[in-house]
Amino acid sequence: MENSRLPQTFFRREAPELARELLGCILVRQTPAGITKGLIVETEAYSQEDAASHSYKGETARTAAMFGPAGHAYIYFTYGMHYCFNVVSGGIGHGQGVLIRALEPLEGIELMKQRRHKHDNHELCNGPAKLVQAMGITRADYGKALYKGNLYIEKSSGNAIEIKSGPRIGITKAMDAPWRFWIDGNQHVSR
DNA sequence: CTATTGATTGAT
DNA sequence: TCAATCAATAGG
Repeated sequence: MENSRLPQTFFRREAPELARELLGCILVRQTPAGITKGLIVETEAYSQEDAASHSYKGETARTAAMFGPAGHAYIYFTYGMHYCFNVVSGGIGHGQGVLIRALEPLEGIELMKQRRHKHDNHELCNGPAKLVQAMGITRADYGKALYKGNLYIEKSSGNAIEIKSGPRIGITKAMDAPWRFWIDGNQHVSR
């Protein structure tokens, strides 16, 4: 039985706000091999006016999903070996999204360990390309809607969390923008 | 700290 | 066609 899946309307807001709202929500992946769930503990916002964003120079074949409707998946391949997962935010044509940087594993942990070839819980989802691997997300999920289908997000449990923010990681431009958000004190944040 | 690895992009 | 860049990770 499925808990409350977030509807498309939830994602229709500006990236920094959505990045905050997604903290404490649960990313869910259903596959024939089993279900995996993780609490979202770290995010980063990217917008079109932002020099560090893939959408900064306008829409390209690679970034098309960022300019599409909110609540869909933008997945990019980088460094010749890693995929990362974003949730598209804002309106159609806006070119923005929220990078999911880290999860706290909740369910399907054995499956995550198999996919990651790791046995330490803290090494399963504490980085953007790591959680993609642990959740079994692939290029085939590019552009897919998260408000339907087998990859989706459940609403926050409502537990009180303290949110911190700071500069984003791994970028070489707009390093002053404090658009990385994380749950204070959570042990699964990437660093 | 370094090596890895190849798609994407914009300039020749 | 070519070269630079890259929202990262694993292993010393």
